[in-house]
Amino acid sequence: MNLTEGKEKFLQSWGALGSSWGVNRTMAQIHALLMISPHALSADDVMEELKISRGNANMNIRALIDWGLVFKELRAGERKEFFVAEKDMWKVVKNIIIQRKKRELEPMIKVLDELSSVEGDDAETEEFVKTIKDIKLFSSKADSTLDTLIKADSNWFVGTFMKMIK
Amino acid sequence: MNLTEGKEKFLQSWGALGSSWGVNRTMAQIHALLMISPHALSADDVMEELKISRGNANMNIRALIDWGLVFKELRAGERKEFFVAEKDMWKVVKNIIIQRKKRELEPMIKVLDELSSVEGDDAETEEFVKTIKDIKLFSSKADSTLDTLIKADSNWFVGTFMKMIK
DNA sequence: TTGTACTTTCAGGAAGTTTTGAAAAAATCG
DNA sequence: CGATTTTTTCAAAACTTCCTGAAAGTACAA
Repeated sequence: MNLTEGKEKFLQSWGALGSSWGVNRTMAQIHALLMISPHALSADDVMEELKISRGNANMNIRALIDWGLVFKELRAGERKEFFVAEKDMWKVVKNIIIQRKKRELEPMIKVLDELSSVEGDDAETEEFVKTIKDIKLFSSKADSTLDTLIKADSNWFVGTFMKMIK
Repeated sequence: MNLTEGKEKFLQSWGALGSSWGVNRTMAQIHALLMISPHALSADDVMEELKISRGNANMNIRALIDWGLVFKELRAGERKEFFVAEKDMWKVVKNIIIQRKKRELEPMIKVLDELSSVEGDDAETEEFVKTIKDIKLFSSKADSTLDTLIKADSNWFVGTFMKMIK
């Protein structure tokens, strides 16, 4: 396989993977493109490589910056902005965990908290509250585990899990 | 808050959470409904509670059974089928990990393998292959870690992570 | 200040996904 | 075996999400 085919395949696969993770296809592809690029790319480069519009490129690059997965690179004497991807996979995953935890897990825990206070003494209410509390317990544990994971550095992570696996 | 409001809120929140996880809203809501129900429900019950069509209910229940998150319950003397959800959160998460690993991580590792064999000696190709190999290394580690997690039981999981957190 | 190079915004259209509902198939019963 | 109940299928409709491209906005240099 040559480089052009390889790049193409990687962009397609990474984009498809993104779709099943609540990330839109284009955003995942831009990230992929920047990851395999040896140097920073401008918005125009991204538009051309992925055959997408300026608006689309701009919005998704912005979103990637929000997630901490892509950075601006300003060059002296160049008005144009260039972009580079975070390439350390551990940092990529860590940022995704941080963002999704904040956007999804934490609000859910808050809702579960409110729901634990549902009143009533019939079987259905009891079952409901019991189930909610179970889910909340599990979610809170997951939450602290993720906090620990976030604080830990890559080597620690790999080391610990390698021991677990062996 | 009373039971009806609580149920409604839980169904909404769980459904919304599903959307950001590549699970469709209705599938997540059916799962939520069955989790908080003290007894098995029929397709008609699900249709009525969630105000959805027969076809929609049937397709999503089917998908949930595929994922191992819902089971059929047959009753002697009843022609109708009833459904119950897996309520042990650890098992729920474990099943989701198993399915997504199979559907997403494993195919991606296969693609990355193919991409490691891209040929060429310019800087761009080298960078490409290097990045792919990094991603593959990380993915393979994640893969084995998940295998370990799947084999482990709930207590072990909680125990180990609780130690990590302390 | 004005011209230029670039970035951001957003309404409307395109593409993709989910839902419906009716018809077909399957299962069960007398 | 019908008759009846329940489940499954699937084309079309409804809905949602994403993308385009043109216009507006911003920053900078001269």
